[in-house]
Amino acid sequence: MKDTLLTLLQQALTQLQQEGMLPEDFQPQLVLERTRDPAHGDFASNLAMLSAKVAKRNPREVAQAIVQALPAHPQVTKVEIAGPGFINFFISDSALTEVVGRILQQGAAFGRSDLGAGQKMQVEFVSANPTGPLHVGHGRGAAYGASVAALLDAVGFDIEREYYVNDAGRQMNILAASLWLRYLQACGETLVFPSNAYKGDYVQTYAQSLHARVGDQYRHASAAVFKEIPADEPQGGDKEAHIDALIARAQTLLGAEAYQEIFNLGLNAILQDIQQDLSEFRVTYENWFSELSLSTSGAIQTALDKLTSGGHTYQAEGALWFRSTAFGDDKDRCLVRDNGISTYFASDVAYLDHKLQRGFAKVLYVFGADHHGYIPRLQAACQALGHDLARLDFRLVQFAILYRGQERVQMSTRSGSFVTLRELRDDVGTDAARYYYVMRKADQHMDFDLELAKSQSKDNPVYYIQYAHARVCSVLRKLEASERLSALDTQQGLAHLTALESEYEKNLFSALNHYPEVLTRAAFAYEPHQIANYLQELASDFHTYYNAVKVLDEDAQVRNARLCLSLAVRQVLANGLSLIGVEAPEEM
RNA sequence: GCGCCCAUAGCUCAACCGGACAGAGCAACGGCCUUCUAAGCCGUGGGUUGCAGGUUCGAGUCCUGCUGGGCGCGCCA
Repeated sequence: MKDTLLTLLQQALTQLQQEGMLPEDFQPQLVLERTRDPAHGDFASNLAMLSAKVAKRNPREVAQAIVQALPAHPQVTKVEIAGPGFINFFISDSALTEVVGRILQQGAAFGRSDLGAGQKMQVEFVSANPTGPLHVGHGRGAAYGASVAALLDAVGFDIEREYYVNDAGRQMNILAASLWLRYLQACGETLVFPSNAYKGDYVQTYAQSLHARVGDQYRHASAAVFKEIPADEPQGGDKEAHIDALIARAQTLLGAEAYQEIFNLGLNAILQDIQQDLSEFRVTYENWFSELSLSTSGAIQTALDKLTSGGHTYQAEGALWFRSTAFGDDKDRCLVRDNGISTYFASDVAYLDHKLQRGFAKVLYVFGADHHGYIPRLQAACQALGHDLARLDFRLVQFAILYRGQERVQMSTRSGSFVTLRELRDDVGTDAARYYYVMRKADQHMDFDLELAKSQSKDNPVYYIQYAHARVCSVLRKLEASERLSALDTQQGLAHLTALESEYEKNLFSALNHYPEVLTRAAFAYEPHQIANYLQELASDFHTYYNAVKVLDEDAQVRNARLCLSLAVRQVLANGLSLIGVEAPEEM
């Protein structure tokens, strides 16, 4: 319908240009908007206002001319000029109601499209270090990334979801050392746990199960472990030096093989936990990409060679640098340290190169807001590697600031004081958590009061939407149980939709017509919150309708028409909810 | 100090490419269950869109400068 109207407008525009009212070279972007107010019709165009200046007439005069030049169309019942010069289009009832039949026929496919034309696209999100369980901060990125991926899939992109596993580097060694020290405690050794080690309970849990399995096999006397180790911070030393020395000591005492086993034990246990956690949160991935694999496969070296042969690196102070400032970054970035070890950023460059070589038309990074500083350097690397910058997209997810009532909850993985995603799910449920996370724009700061989410979970808007869905199911059950009312006759219902003329029903037809556009817009803007808002409005329209009008009317034609409309609403609610990972219950 | 993000009703937030009277929910107040689920509906009150300029037919939206908040600025990961 929208396309039809745009064509009509273009024809009118062309005619006015031929008549000389508008210059031949005037090519405004034709805009057709859904109106907010039904009094303004179904669609509105601002073409006359845009043209007023070049036409040297006032907007309403131009609008008059456009309307006169507009070809007639059977489904356009009225065209009005309103306000400062809007052209309002009124669409025929049959054009609005036919959507119901389309929805019932297409089912779960309604709203989906092939605008993405099957192009390969990657969405990388969460990618939290596997050094501990996911916390509520990761939850927002998980819910957002999964929803964006679902949206892009729905508009026809070939989506690959990926989690970048930071399984290399110092943090993982700190985890391994933490695990070993906890294991030693489980063996009965007495020691002071380092201030900079991972203190979470989960480390002790893994350590105890390790001890239960292997006994004292990896045990060393506490005195030997801490012999000549530099002092920890509480003792006036340097906590970083302290933990690094303990890592080195673990490697020496255990030997490479045993150290690796403990390292892998920690990594695998946590990774498995994260995978299960996300899966229960209805967040799944096609790929779990190992950072470690980049160095073992030689990808890092290859990427560095590419940068160097392109003339984008230089040696300074014994280290290898990337001249990212040549591409607008604040400062150049170190790739290989003076001790010969490549930096985390070198892995990032190799990973980026690897991604872009995998044939994705577009690669989307979903970052926590604290990573915004990475964008310029990754964009610099993208260009230096010879890739098209347009293939790279970034979205930042602001933190959810946690409160327990009035008190702000401080979050720190290292200290072990955080609210886990799992706790949140147990508290408020997956549906409410998924919905709550994406109902706000991702770049908007969000306050998340745990007490409120828990104590007032019944007031969570997600139930409002689910309830609308359940209500339709309930009406159907009622019909089936009825001995007096005839069974649903879809054909008859569809044939009498235009008999539904209340404001409530018109609002619903209109809302249902919007859905495909909302989905498209939300997908290309990476904004799942638009789906959440739309569903809230659709549910609201339905609840209003439900309270005002009896669906199970005595008149079979009216009843079947209303049932068809209700079924269409239910279908669209279910389609939208599935995009944001929320279930559509049949009863509540 | 430099950079990125943000500021809308008492609170949490919407507002499609710059459009019509800035909208919801919560909180407050008043109504609606012998009738398809009251996790619902209807009604009332609530605003100088942080401040000051600018761009234009038109600005919450774009530009500049301020104020206030978040985050980032390692040969850490």
